[in-house]
Formats: sequence, C-alpha cells, structure tokens
Amino acid sequence: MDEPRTFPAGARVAVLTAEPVGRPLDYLAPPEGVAEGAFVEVPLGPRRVLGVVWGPGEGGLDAARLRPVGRVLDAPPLRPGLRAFLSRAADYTLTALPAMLRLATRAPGLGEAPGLRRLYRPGAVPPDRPTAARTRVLEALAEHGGAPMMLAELCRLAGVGAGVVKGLVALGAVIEEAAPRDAPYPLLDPHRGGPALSQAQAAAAAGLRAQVAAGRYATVLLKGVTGSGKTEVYLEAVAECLARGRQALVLMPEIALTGAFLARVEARFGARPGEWHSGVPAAERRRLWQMAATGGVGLAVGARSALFLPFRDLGLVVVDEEHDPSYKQEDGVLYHARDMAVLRAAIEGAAVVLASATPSLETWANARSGRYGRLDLPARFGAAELPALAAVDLRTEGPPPGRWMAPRLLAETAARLERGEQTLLFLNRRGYAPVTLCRACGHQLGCANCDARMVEHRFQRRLVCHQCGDTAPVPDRCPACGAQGRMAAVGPGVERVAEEAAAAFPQARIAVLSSDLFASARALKERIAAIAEGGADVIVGTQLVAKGHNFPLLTLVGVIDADLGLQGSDLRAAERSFQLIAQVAGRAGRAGRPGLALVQTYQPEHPVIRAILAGDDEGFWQAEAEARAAQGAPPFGRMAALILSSTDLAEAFDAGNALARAAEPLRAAGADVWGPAPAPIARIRGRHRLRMLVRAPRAVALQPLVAAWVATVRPGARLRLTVDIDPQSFL
DNA sequence: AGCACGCCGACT
DNA sequence: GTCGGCGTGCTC
Repeated sequence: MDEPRTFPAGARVAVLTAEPVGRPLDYLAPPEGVAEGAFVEVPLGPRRVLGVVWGPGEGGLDAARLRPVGRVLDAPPLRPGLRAFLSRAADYTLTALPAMLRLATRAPGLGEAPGLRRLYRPGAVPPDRPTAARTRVLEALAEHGGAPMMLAELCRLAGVGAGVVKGLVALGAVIEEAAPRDAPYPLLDPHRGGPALSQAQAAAAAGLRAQVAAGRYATVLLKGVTGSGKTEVYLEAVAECLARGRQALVLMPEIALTGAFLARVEARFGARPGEWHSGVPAAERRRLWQMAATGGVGLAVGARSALFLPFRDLGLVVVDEEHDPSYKQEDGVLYHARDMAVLRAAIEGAAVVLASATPSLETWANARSGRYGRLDLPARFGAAELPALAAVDLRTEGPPPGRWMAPRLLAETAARLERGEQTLLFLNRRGYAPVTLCRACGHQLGCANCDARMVEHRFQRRLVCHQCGDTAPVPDRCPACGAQGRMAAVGPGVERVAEEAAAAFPQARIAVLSSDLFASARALKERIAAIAEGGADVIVGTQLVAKGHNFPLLTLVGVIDADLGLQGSDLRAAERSFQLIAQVAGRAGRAGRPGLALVQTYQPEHPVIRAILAGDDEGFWQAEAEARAAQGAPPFGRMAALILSSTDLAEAFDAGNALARAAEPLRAAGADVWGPAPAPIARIRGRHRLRMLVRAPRAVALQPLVAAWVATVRPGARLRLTVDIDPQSFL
C-alpha cells in the first residue's frame, strides 16, 4: 500500500533533524541509497546528528555545498502516518518541526545497533554427572516450557550461580544463544472471557466495538460516573482492536494510575501491555518503541508522550479521564494530548474513546453537536450507590478560627473511624500554610525570584516557592521589621489539615497525599496501593486523590474548601471546580458501602456548588456552554496566548507594544487582541512576564494569522516569546 | 543547540 | 598592540 519512496545514491534528500534549524536540510543520499522515513546520521557543522529522511531534496542550494548522509541507522523508518502527524501537530501548535520530531525520537539508543543478549534453553545432551545444582537448572528450564531464559532469571529460579549454567553450556546440556534484546511483548488474548458486564456496560461496549470494527476514524465520548465500570467497557474496545490485528493505545493523565490498569489488563487479556512514561527504565522504553514500530506490541499504556510512539498500525486510542488538565503539556512543546490524540487517530484511521465522568466542555459540546458520538453509563456497577451529597455552610456551622474542619465533618469522620472505614479530606493546596506573615508589621514572605508567596512545608521544615522550587528556612525573625517570634502561618494546606485531624483523632492513622511528598512515581504508586488496602484511616490529599484512584474502604469525603477554585477570573474556573469536586466526591462509597460527601463552602447557593449537590451535570454543562458561547470563548471561539518574558521588563513591554501595533490583520479577520499586560504571576525565576491574548471566531484559521503576526518581532538574547494555542492556564 | 565570526575593554 | 567578553547568525 504505502510503499516508501527510495532515493538512489547521490540523490538530493531532505533530512529533518531535531536541531532547531527549523526545516529539513538537503543532503546527498548515501551509496546504498536511502528510503523516505529512514533514520540517518548526518553531518551538521562540526557535529554528526540524528535525522529522518523527510522527502526529496528541496534544491535551492549549490550542489557543491551538499554533504552526504553519514550512515543509515538500523532502526525502523518513521512511517508516513507519524510524519504527517508531526507536521500537522507542528502547524497546529505553532511549534517548530524539529521540536516535534524530538518528541517522536525520544527512544533511548536509537542510534545503536540492535543489541543482543544471551538466552539459555535446554540442550540435547544430558549431563553425565547430574549434580543437584545442575538438575535444578534443567528443571527450571523445563518449567519454563523450554523457552529461552535470561541468565539472571534462570540463576534465581534454580538457586545457582552463573558458573553452573556456563558449565552446562560447555557440556552441551544447555544451549546459549544470542537473541535481539528487544523481544516482542507477550500476546494479549482478546478472546479470553472478560468480566460479566451489566446491561448498560454491555450496550456501551457493543457500541465501542462497532466503532472499532468499522476500521476508520471516529471519536466517541464514554461518559460514566465514578465506579460505573468505564475501564471494563473500553477494554472491550481494546479487545476488538486486538482481534483485528491492530494496535491500541491507552493514555492516562497520571502515571500513578497505570499500576492498577496494568493489573486489570493482565486479568482481562492474560498478559501485561507495554508501559510508557518517564518512570519506565530506558531499556524498556527502547523495547516498547521498537515493538510499536515492528508490531511486537498490541497494547501500550502511557502518559501523553506515548502519543508519539511509532505504531505500525494504530486502530484505537483511549484517553482516560479526558478532562484532566494534566493532558495539556505546559512547558516545552505546548500541546493538548486529547486533541492531538484525535488528530493522530484521524490520520491513522483509528477510533478514539474519550472516557470521563466529568468531560471537558469541549468534548461535551462536540458530542452534542454530533462531531463525536456519545455513550453513557448511567449507574454505578454492582451494589454500589452514588454518594449522598451535602453542603456544610461555613457561615453558620463552620469551625472556630484557625480550624478547618466543621463540627459536622468531625462527627462524620469519628463515625467512620468507629466503623473501620476511611475518610478523605480534600484540599487542593500543598504544604502547611499558603501565607506566612509577620504579626508585628504585616510583611508576607515572598520568593526572591518570583512574584509568589513562599509556602511553608512543615515536613521539610522549609519555605518553598511553588513557581521556581526555591526553598528557604522558616525565619524566626521578620526580615522586614526584625520582630522576633511574630511570624505566623495563615490559611490551611494539606499538612495543616492533617495536623488538625491528628489532634482531633489521636488514635487514627493519617496519611497525607501530595505530589511534593514523594520522591518518585513508584513511591507514590506504592503508598496509594497501601492506603487502598486499608493502610490509613484518614487521607488528606490534594487534587492527586481526585484522579481515578480506587479506595474501596472510603465512605466519607470532606471537601475542605469548595470555594478555592471558584475565585479568580480563569475561563475554566467553574468547569475545573465542578470536575474536581464531583470527581473527589465520587470517591466515596464503593463496593456496596454507601458514601457521603460533605462540601464545605461559604456560598452554598453558587451555581457550581448547587449543580454538584443536585447531581445535575447536564444542567451545569448546558449553562456553562451558554455562558461560553455568549462570550465567544472556547469551544465556541478560538484562543491563542502569547507570553513575553525577559529579565528586562522594558524590553518585554517594547516587544509587546510592537505586537499590539502589528495586530491589525488579526482584527481585520474578526479577532480580538488584548495586552500586553503583566501576567498574574508577573515574575518567575527572575524573568518578567507579560501576556497577550487573541480570541477569534471558530471559522477563522487562527494559526497562520498568529504565525505571521508573531514573526513581526524577533526575540533577542534575553527576550523569549511563547505561543500557546488553546491555552488552558492563564498564569 | 553548538560553534563560529565579529567588534569593543584590560592586559603583556 | 593582543586576548577575550559574549552578542548575532549559520548549519545542507
């Protein structure tokens, strides 16, 4: 079908490298010729760099100045679908193509020869002197079905040293062979029986299977409340995809979530999928990259960067918890993994499943307009019921000053402790206290490099800047007025709520779950698993706990401050608050135990709080959609943000004002342009930051206009200019 | 990204 | 008079 073009020796070829050159450069094809998409090593100045043959040469440069391709690497070529995806993603996000290519070539050891490793299998000759150790080795091999094993594993199973195995090799009783290091993944069996599905689940699964079976691009929203069994349903779509011999990708917002998912895949398909995220060792990532390209893996699960794996035949992409803000990459290449998943699937002819209990307004609106399909899982699976929801009005039944748990929340927590059930206290604020101020002069401790407050972290006994990560000791003396012992922590963070809970329930085991308290994703995964098995009575957590972790013993959720996310002028403040509180409340009560969620708020009549308490999510989205449409805001209009940053504020303003003057073509096309204005975080790491914002009607092709506009200023040595298409964060 | 070239201050 | 500061610009 798509036979790649090949270029004979000496032909002009365009090679794209990951260097910031901006476009492919022309080279001469090597003596053995080279195919489109091939990985090559090319000379660039004094260096030799990795590149990909992007197509025929563009010409334009003197033939005499062309240099030849160094060597063709023994890696699977980048397929046309992935190359098209990178090009279109670069155009969409206004990212330079080399930066996009870098995302797709992050596989370690791409340039190296495919390494070999030694494997051992039973030989034909039995040993003449079968010692106990030798017998154990042969038994271990036999138990493995005669399949080749790695030395370390064989020695461990047989309880022998490597010498015994080598001795058997010398005798011919064991055969040593070299095999490619990157072995295919064990086959997942799509025909193994899955778990019994409820009627609603079965109906949704049939819908998804039909979508996958059609073998072409389509996107479906799979909406189901927490505990309704979305995972089982989309695993049926994976089964259909695997049965058709195509590959499937499941994206997760949080790598701590992959552990539980791997176990479920193993239960359903009899083997584990490939796993891709920053916590996976380099050798394993290299294997998955190779196997994605050669078809040696059927299912991959990973973080957003897994979107750039070189799948040979991608038939399905699942975006789990599709509303999760962490799908938006906020540094380096700014892309939204959900939107890029849809783009990649459209190019590859794959189905997309967007799964969530609280979909993004974008997805909800796309489903309503018919661009996406929609399947609903209305009820919780099995005996579990939706939690009861109630507001705690902090104006009338709040805690005394300096405390954060209302009497009702304390009483309900005490009841859970008596019954041996778990309580989750949710507060989306890390550390002990967000503000530290001097009671003598009112001075607040701020970061020296950023326009941000220093946040006290009592476990670390340090003040931490949440923007730049800088830390400082907690001072005893006010740095402004010198008063001794007058520094006071103001407001709650999770550590402070944990302290309050510990004081109220001295016998309870209290766990704090906050991203800064774990050194690695693995450590966090293990802690969550231990807590899920009952390793804590009260969990105090940040938004981390809202992200799909299953705590079967949890029957009470207390939202400490439901108003927190409603402040601020962020476009998505209402949507985010709704999603976060609804998600966290949904953690309560599973496995047949009724749940209760108490939402502490000063504004119980706020539309978002009322929608959550009433369980009226369709009503909420309807109202939110109307409000956004009236403003021409996404998804009913398009937006682009510009961030100008410099160590010199005047320089940033000069560039911003020049852009404001050059914005006429944008306005002529019907767009509004605002700024430059200091960003809400006006300084980070010593760099002053200004923002500009463009909003355009949906019909306007925004990227070409913005690209031409931005090209009117030239970033200097100090000045940096970042374009964020479809911005999610306005800081 | 590197690594050049290139034009202005403190040294042998 | 030279060594070297790191500000612009190129890499097929």
